[in-house]
Amino acid sequence: MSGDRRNSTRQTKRIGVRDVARLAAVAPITVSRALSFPDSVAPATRQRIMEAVSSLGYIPNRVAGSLSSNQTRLIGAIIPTFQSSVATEFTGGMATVLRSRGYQLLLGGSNFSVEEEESLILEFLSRRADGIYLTGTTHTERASRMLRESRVPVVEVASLDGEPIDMLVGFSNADASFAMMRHLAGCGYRKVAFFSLPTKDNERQRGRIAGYRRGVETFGLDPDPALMAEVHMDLASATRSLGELLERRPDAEALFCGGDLLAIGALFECQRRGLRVPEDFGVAGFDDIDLAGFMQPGLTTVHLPHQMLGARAAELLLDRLAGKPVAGSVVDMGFEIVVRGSTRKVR
Amino acid sequence: MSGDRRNSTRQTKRIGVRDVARLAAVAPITVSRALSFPDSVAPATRQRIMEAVSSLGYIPNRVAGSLSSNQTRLIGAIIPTFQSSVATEFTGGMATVLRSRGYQLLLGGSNFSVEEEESLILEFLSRRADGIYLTGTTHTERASRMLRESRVPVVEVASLDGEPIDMLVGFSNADASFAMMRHLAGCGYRKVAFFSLPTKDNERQRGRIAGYRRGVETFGLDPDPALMAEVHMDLASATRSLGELLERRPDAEALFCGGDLLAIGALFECQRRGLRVPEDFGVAGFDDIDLAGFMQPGLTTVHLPHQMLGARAAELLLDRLAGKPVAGSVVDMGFEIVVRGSTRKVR
DNA sequence: TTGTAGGCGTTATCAC
DNA sequence: GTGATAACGCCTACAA
Repeated sequence: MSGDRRNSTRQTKRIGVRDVARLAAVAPITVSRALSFPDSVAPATRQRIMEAVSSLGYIPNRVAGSLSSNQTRLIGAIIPTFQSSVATEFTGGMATVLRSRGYQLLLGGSNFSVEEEESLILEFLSRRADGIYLTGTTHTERASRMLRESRVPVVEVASLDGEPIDMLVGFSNADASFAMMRHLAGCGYRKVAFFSLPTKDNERQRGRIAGYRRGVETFGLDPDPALMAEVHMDLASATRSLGELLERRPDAEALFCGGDLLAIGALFECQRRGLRVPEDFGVAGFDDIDLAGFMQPGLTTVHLPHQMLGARAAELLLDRLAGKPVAGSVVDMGFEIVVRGSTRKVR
Repeated sequence: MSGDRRNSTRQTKRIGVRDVARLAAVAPITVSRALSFPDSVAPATRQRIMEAVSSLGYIPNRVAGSLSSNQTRLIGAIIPTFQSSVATEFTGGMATVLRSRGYQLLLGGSNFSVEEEESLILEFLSRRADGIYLTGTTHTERASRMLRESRVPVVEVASLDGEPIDMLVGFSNADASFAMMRHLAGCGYRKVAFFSLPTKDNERQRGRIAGYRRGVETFGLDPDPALMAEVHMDLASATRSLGELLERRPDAEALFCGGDLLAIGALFECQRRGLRVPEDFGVAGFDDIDLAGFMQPGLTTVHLPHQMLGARAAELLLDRLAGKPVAGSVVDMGFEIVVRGSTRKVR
């Protein structure tokens, strides 16, 4: 009972435009028009066609349509990981906009590797995606070249200072990070630690680190490199790294993380160890994921409009595809410092 | 500088198989073979072709290939929402398996609506996805009919007792829920509340409710309907609903939720109100998302292997597509009660 | 191992 | 407003 689905070459012939056309007594092209541009066909004709379509259960073949029209209405998106609510909020924002305009989302995860990213890009180009979304501005040389040569619209979501292949939506990671350091310094914390995600091929994290360093310098904080660590993006690594940090520097007063998940993991670990937050130890994150506002205490963090970022990225792509002149190819979405209970009151 | 990308019909002619074939001095079909089945071409020929491919920067057109071969290597997946780590863990599991076998993921969100699901299904069929993944067994009649008639392999992830369109991967929601009730009763809780997600078109949630009811009856617990509520899937709704519950039934002793996110929201709200968990109030969830194990206290919950579920679903689909005889079309992945600190010790 | 011929199911183009 | 014709770029089928 499971043998022949789609395996055998011969399958009961599918209904095609010609079948619909025959039943409606028109030419195939008219059926095509009736479905794509209803107004370009006389109402009576259109109705006959629609009846034929539904009575035959005709499902247009977009593969053929795409080949012929040279557009797939497919947008390829590459996110670093599926395990992050940042990526999925973003993706949700994209998907919503795309669907409302008749586009579909082709999604792949690169596992933070530019090599895997390259192979996904090749895949998407091969499928002739009408547009491509990438996270960050760091790519393999070959990937960048292929994208440029293909002339496919590309949006990257990244730091504003990156050099975009085509269009760019984002904010300044360094400035955001620096702004948080200003807040932490204002709270009176002098020994502020920093957890970043792995920085390999990730210029966004490096921007956040740069902002941290600038803050340390500007506000005269403790510059000990032992206060810094690179942490994998999961709760277990975050809790472990907090333990290690407190062993190296038991006198650390606060921790700023280049991602909310790390901060949340650290916060839980503080609670487990009986460290009071923010009295004994301050914690701050980056991203403002949903959860951040619900923690007890709430997590002080850098707020970013992830879903809107996704929506905006999709809109840029679609406007470009619709031939609308795109105002600027770099869009600054800004950021905001959200102060909650995980850091002390400003003095 | 942004005018003509993909808009004009005429674009500088793309490199095609024929160009590669000419340069390598073979017939187009040989190029095709060299790329799809390298072993079917003589090594020397193959090398010439590969050199031609890379020197021309040839990117095969899979749209044309799909039309011709009648397979797209695309799997369409519909998840209810992008805002849930359950869905995204699952999706990540699928994506990984798919990619390793040369397939790509077409992803859409239905917003828990069977109507939106139907329109996505139509879209995916139109794009001739080789297989389709759906959440749950509740669909519109038209959607089910289209799927059956299309003869596309379908996997649903759902309760085992549902009636699958084709293949099914899952576990018994009712049994899992009942098992948790046994645990809660064992802890000595008598007045156990239940928060479910909206039950409309969601037979999984209804299964969980059924398990709860069976537990209430079997273990002689308080059957007051005021202990039950339907809650939207976000933290804000969960905290609000906990407040309302405690107003209706200030004597409630524990809360079981049909989703971890609800339980986590409730747990935070307990902390905010100074209710001690589990001494004053027990909380249990369903799903065992990553976060559940890191909460303070840890969340007692029903563990489900989401990522593996996704991987398994993908494998079923791909095995079917590869013509491998699929053992059974219903796969029970089981569940497990994970006891953590949010419920009292069993007496 | 390699090649020839033809078609996959649409839509662009140009004519009426 | 509607239609005839010719692609779109590859792959299946069959042949050599």
